[in-house]
Amino acid sequence: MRIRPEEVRRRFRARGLRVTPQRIAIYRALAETTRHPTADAVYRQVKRRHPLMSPNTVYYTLGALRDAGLVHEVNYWHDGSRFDANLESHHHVICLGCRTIRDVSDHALDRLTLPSRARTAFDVRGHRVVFHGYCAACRKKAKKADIHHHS
Amino acid sequence: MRIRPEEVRRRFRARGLRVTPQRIAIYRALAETTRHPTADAVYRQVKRRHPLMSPNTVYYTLGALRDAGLVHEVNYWHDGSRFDANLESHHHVICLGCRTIRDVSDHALDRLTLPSRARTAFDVRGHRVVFHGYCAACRKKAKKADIHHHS
DNA sequence: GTTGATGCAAAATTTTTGCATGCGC
DNA sequence: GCGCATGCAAAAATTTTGCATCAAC
Repeated sequence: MRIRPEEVRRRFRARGLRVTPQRIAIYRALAETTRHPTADAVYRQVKRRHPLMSPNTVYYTLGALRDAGLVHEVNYWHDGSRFDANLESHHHVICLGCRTIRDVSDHALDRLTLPSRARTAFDVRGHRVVFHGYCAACRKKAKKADIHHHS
Repeated sequence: MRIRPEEVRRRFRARGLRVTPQRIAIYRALAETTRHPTADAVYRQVKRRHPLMSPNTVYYTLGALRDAGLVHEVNYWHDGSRFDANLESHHHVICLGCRTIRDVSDHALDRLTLPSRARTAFDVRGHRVVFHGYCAACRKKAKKADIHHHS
């Protein structure tokens, strides 16, 4: 989906983000695809029109956009592949603060199905639900930091 | 949860995997935690008892265990962080063959909640469902390869 | 004995850090 | 003008590849 630079500018302003040509290019590249690209893929895409763009800027900017809530990081566990020997159907709760993953077992969650249209084209072997938010420890930590900021 | 070497041996045999002390150690390290460790974390853990263990072996073995279906890879997108500018609630279908991610929108999937016990301790900000399986193209490809193998 | 697993080393890949310059505000 | 963003470079971290040796079957 095309998106006009003016609209990007508006969204940046709404979040208090500084507007630069590089950032507009990066955001547009992301907004105009549904392919959930890696940072590196965004870099390669943007570089075609902005040959001087550095990877550094892309990584830095994607982090800034994420922190501002303007884009989502699809896989929170960007620190490498993670493995699990538990083959029982189960789901995950991940804390966005400390990145800890906890298991959740729930039969209702096990019974989800794809909407029927998609189901015929795709051979579904399983699914997993990931809840994200903040654990008690991280909430407490954030509250403490908040108090300090206001004092 | 402790797991006896004999049990590991049995599971390996059932899948036609060669049994070695290193593999037993790697599998046990994974079976005895619910922390969903990275390959590197498994390496560091196992190295404590097997100082000669090489990272290579851990990566190779985890891949072999995964291919044999004995362990799961929690995040399929181990090629780096992936980003998405679409902030509307949506879910994902990922093909284990070509790793393509497609979006799915479905109100029933949007309404899931954590089991109530977990919900009180955790401040849930959202959730996402990921279906995994094989797309039509990859199924066709696999079938073709299969025919060739049998000829 | 054959085949595949292991360990060492080196390379490739991805991401982060340091720092001088420049641009948005 | 101030402060953050940018680009270049180098470093760090993670994962893969090559290869000789060794162990499992």
